[in-house]
Amino acid sequence: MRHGHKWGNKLRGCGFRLTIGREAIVDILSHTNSHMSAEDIFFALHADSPNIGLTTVYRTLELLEKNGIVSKYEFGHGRAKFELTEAYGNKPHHHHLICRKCGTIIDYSDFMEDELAYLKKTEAGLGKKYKFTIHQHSISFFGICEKCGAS
Amino acid sequence: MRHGHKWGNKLRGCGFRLTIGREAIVDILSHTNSHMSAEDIFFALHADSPNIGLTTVYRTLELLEKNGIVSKYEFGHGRAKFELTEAYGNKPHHHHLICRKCGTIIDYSDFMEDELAYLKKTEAGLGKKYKFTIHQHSISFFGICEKCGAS
DNA sequence: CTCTCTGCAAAATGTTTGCACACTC
DNA sequence: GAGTGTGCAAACATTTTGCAGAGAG
Repeated sequence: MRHGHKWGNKLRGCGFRLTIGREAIVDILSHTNSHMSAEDIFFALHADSPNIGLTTVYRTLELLEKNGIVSKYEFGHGRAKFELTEAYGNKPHHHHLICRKCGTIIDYSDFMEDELAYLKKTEAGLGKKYKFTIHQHSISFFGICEKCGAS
Repeated sequence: MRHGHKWGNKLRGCGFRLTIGREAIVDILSHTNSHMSAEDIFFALHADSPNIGLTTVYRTLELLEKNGIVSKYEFGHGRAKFELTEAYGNKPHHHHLICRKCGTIIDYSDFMEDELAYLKKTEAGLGKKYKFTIHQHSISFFGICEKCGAS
């Protein structure tokens, strides 16, 4: 499997090396459903690979982000969160529901048809009007989750 | 004018005091079109009110955010950015276009009818399905601005 | 006059960087 | 073997906190 990963080929193709650490990090990311911070990943790694430092996690995430393999989100609870991009992960296209109290993040993939119609139109219009090349969009809803109780 | 501000009344109503610093900060925010960081506000303030510390800026912004007077955004260039909420500012409902290279933020208010239709449906559906009380939404497009050149 | 608000300095947090060694290709 | 990648420790930047004094109501 060492040389069969899509992301690995992508990195190699750009002249980067495939290392144990990089594999371990992508592996963690592809086996989780949650949105992990650099520290989360570091600790998850620590059980099996105690010799991978937090620095490497940060450097790897940066590299992966620059190569379109992970997405970085800053939802506002201090630390940035990461997940594999649609192209390299196994989550469907989705957006986020973020609880203002506990910080829980819920992925949702509902209503994507409606969204698509809206986005397509908007992206085209905005790109033209502001001469902006749009690469990505982010739609998030903030509020209070069931557990934290409505107010 | 000291006691006539909507935001001031809101604060007072909640038992908080109206101070020079708080007025100055809201004043700066209501006279700018850009998205300012705490430090930006601190320096903008410094000309007229050199005695207001950065700590106060942070504490005030936190208070204002908790009372729904300002919105805090973390777009990912390190520092958080603030702007008055729709209810207390004078910007129309809008969203953001963020340049990945230079960090420029463009507000846009176009296509709001399409958005409204999509959002209304989605919010209702999500709220119901995930038992989530939605307070706010955020739609952002990321890409490369005209100045930074498309790629 | 009471109690909140503030400035200052110090701490805490998340992230980045320099350097010598380790490992991939 | 050449050159990228890594761990460690230290540097950094932003934001938060403790405390004694200042100011609002």
